[in-house]
Amino acid sequence: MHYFLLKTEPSAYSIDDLERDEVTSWGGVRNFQARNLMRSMKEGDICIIYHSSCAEPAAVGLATVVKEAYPDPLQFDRRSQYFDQSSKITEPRWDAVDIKFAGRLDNPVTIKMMREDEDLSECKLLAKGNRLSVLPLTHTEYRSIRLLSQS
DNA sequence: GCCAACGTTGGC
DNA sequence: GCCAACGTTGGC
Repeated sequence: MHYFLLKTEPSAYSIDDLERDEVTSWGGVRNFQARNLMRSMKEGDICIIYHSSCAEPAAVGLATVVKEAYPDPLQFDRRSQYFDQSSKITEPRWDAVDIKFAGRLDNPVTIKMMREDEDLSECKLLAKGNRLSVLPLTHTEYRSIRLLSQS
């Protein structure tokens, strides 16, 4: 069992959207490091959904991986903002996974709360200059975020 | 809106 | 393979 954090801009796709859709294709990730992390995801792995670039950046919900990495269809869709001209059908560059809504956190866990928590001091989300939209969490980090959401 | 940090591109 | 230029991310 592995844990991940997935960033999303709520103005583009929020936890409300995920709750409504229940299952969604998590695509549009255009960073090799993030892609490689997605390729490592296994069915049943747990993801924390995080709202970024918004009024209150925070972890807000949970999801589970229900389908492992497959070629992201958006890379071949000319009308999509995620279209990638240099990606070939025979050799796709980008992957998506399917995730399923698994609940909201009792309370949002803001980035400020996370910065104040010692157990999260090594969390990649908080690292200087971090820009990864998919990042791994240790079990301890996952548990700490869950605990913070209950306070 | 600012700006630091980072990844990618492309000329050489 | 280097590195400057550029675009993007994302907290503040």
